Order: sequence, then C-alpha cells, then structure tokens
Amino acid sequence: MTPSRDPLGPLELDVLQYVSDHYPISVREVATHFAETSGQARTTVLTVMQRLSAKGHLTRRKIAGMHRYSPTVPKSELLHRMVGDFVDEVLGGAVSPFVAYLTQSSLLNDDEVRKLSQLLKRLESREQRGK
Amino acid sequence: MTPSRDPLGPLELDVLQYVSDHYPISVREVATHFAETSGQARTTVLTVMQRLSAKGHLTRRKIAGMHRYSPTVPKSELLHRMVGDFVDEVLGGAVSPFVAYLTQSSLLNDDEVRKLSQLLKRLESREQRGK
DNA sequence: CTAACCTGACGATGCACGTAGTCAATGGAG
DNA sequence: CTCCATTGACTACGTGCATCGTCAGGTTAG
Repeated sequence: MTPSRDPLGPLELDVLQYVSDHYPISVREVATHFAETSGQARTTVLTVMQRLSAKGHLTRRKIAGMHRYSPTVPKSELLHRMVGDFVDEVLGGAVSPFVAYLTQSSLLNDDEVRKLSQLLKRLESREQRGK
Repeated sequence: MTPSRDPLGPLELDVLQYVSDHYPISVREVATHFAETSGQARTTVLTVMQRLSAKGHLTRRKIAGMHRYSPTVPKSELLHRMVGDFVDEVLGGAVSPFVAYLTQSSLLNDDEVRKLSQLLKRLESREQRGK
C-alpha cells in the first residue's frame, strides 16, 4: 500500500524517521528509544506505530514471534515527499522563501555550499536545454 | 505580543498567510475569499482568526465599526520562521534534504536559479571571510 | 428612530493525535 | 505441561483544530 499524504503529527513523524533509520526494528526497540529520549510509554509508541501502519507508512513482518517494522518507502523518498509537501502547502510551491532563509542564516557549512554550487550548475544546464 | 511557536493547523496557516498578503483586512473579506476558494463558512474563518489573535499571530484594530486584522510580524519573518521550524523539527536541522529535493525536481524557473546563484556568491564570499 | 443587516462572541460537535491502561495471546523457562 | 514475561490488540480520554450555528450588540438605510 502506498502511504497516504495525510499530515502526520510530530510524534508520528519522529517515529517514522526513527524506524526509517533502524529498520527492521521491533516496537520494543523503538519504545525503549523514545522512553529514554522523550519519556513516552511503550503503549504510546505501539499505538503510533499501529496508526502509521494503518496509514501505509510502515509494514511489518512477524519474525521470531514479534513484529519487525520497516518503512514502506526509503528514507530519501520520505524526505523528498516531506519537503515537497512543505513547499507546496506552506510555501505555495515557491522555493524562494527557502532561499531567503538560507541567505539570512549561517546554517551552511563549506560542504553544503559546495553541494549547492554543484546543484546550481546542474540546474543551469538543465534549464538551458529547455526544462 | 510575540506569536508563540505553536504549530499551526493547515487552515490557520492559510488564513495567516492570506491576512499577511492583504492586511489590514476585515473578517468579511477573508471569509469571502475562503468561501469562494475552499467553501468555509464565515464563522469558521472568524473563529480561526480569533484563535490566531489569541495566539499572538494577528492583531486587530476597530475601524469604522469593524475589526481590521494585521499580522504581528511581517510576512518575510513569518516565512523565515516557518522554514526554520520545518528544518529544525522535520529535517533535524539539516538542509541537505532540501538541497537534494531541489536537485530532483524541476521546480526552479530561470529567475529562481538566478537568485540561487546570487545567494551562492554571497555565501561563498562570506564563508571565505571565516563565517 | 426603527427595522434590517452586519459583525463578533460563545458554544457545540467531530475528528485526529498523543497518551496510556488493560487484557489476551504468545513464546520461552523449568 | 505450566507459569511468567513479553508482545500486541483494544479501549479510552484529553487536547487541539476545523467546522459552524446561534445570538446579542452595533451599524446603517429609510
């Protein structure tokens, strides 16, 4: 099942990302992590993961008597979609505000500037070939 | 009052942005717009705007017998904060996913590529002076 | 001045998410 | 085989947002 484009809540997002970084993972492992970092109860994490599964963001297989969860889409695609949704819904499709954000903040390190530079070159050549 | 960093719901966000683009604006005008575009009732818009005011995102003055709303912060700052929140909360502070997103999509038009280019120049010179 | 109309305050409902308890099933230890 | 610990399903509740109705008070057209 393809994940729906439902807006996820903050905890759902955190859990999904954690699973994406550690799959295949059991509820217990995820619960332990979130119990330590944010203090949620095991059942809370379990519920969230069940909801995430119901929404199609996670799948699970029964291995050695317990469920191990994995994301339905790779993390790169997950991030891509989240960024895309943000750009569409919040920024109305315009990336300019993000560019403006970058100019005002000092978030970028040398490496990221380099990546951005490469990106730009690629974009320019692509644009010239008529998008 | 400074707006709180509460996560806003989708409609709250839309309304806030619309007000930011048309302030000072009356509830009626906003309601008419959203009635036409998304079909919400006047009272829905009114309620949302009251919540937005309560949260400190909007202020209002009584002019000619009715309230006219304005944002408490300019739109540029609003967008800046929204982008910042998104980067922090969803991307965990890393802008790389954003860059990756840009490389894979054809969202950028010539103008935005140009802006990006200028941004990059500024960034490079800044980086060289040791951030 | 008064009635119709507009405006805004309040209240009510529904749904989604965060939160977590309880209980049943399952699997492993003796 | 039986008992305990782990696991997961189900249920429940509080809060926040979307939704809108109602009603009172203010404004305006006659």
